[in-house]
Amino acid sequence: MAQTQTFSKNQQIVLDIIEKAKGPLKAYSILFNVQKKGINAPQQIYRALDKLIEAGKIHKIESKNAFVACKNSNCEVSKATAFSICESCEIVDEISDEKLSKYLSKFNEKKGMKFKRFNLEFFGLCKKCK
Amino acid sequence: MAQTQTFSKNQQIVLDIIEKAKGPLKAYSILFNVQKKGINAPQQIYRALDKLIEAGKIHKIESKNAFVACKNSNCEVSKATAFSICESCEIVDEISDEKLSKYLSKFNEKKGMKFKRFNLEFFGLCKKCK
DNA sequence: TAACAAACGTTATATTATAACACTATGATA
DNA sequence: TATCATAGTGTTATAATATAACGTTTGTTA
Ligand SMILES: [Zn+2]
Ligand SMILES: [Zn+2]
Ligand SMILES: [Zn+2]
Ligand SMILES: [Zn+2]
Repeated sequence: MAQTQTFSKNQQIVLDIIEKAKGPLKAYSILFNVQKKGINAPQQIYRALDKLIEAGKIHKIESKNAFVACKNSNCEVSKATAFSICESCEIVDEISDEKLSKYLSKFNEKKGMKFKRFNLEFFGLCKKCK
Repeated sequence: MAQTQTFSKNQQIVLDIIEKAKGPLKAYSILFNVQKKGINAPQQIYRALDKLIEAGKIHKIESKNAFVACKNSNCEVSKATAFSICESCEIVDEISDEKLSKYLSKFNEKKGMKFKRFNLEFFGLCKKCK
């Protein structure tokens, strides 16, 4: 329900950088980019990243240890994420497909496990790299 | 098509350990477990892991940086993987659901990207932890 | 204002993964 | 058989990613 949320100074700095970026950013690359703003240590980045993920403003691309801004104004606090990743140019795009999202959210295993969250990563070649 | 493949000494050692394990194993935990067998360096582990993944015998759980044996005798060389992960006890199970697999393999984005591979990770609480 | 929670800054360290180089075994091929 | 390519090995070093722990500061709320 995309509620407006206010972030702290460091959180906002990190969010701004990720939102401006064209692609996924790695934690240490964010760090190097904000040292002029007085952020000096990985902890400060990782703490901000944690909060932003929790808030659904960014997502972690697990296969790349990198972070992207959420395209969907908050992704229900990151409970259902899907990405397409080009294996050549490494461009990442968040997939917003209502049907896919519903299908996966409803999916349940035989084993009696109730899922609260999923993350899906598709790999291939983008138009340009094909 | 699960073709029988022969592995080198180190590859076999690593595969054996992962197959015997009850849950996902981390690279360095594998390393500590095979030092008696003459494997001394991370490189040796990571090289074996790479080959085993390529062969579809094991999978990497990206959200945990850990490795599990393939349950489905080879997963078409790891092109379509899905896992359920308990957020409490961290147990991981490979999901073998023909319908899910077909659905995702057929899924294509609007953007004109053709997918070759996907990895899906579900999170929740298992029966025991519920 | 007192109390508490959240955020901050900092140093140190743990964990995960790769680079680089020299050596060995194997099998194909000319 | 010589030689060549390929895959695997062993080793040292280092890069990249992430967290622990501690004390201070700031912001909220009672
Ligand atoms: Zn999102
Ligand atoms: Zn591309
Ligand atoms: Zn498998
Ligand atoms: Zn559990």
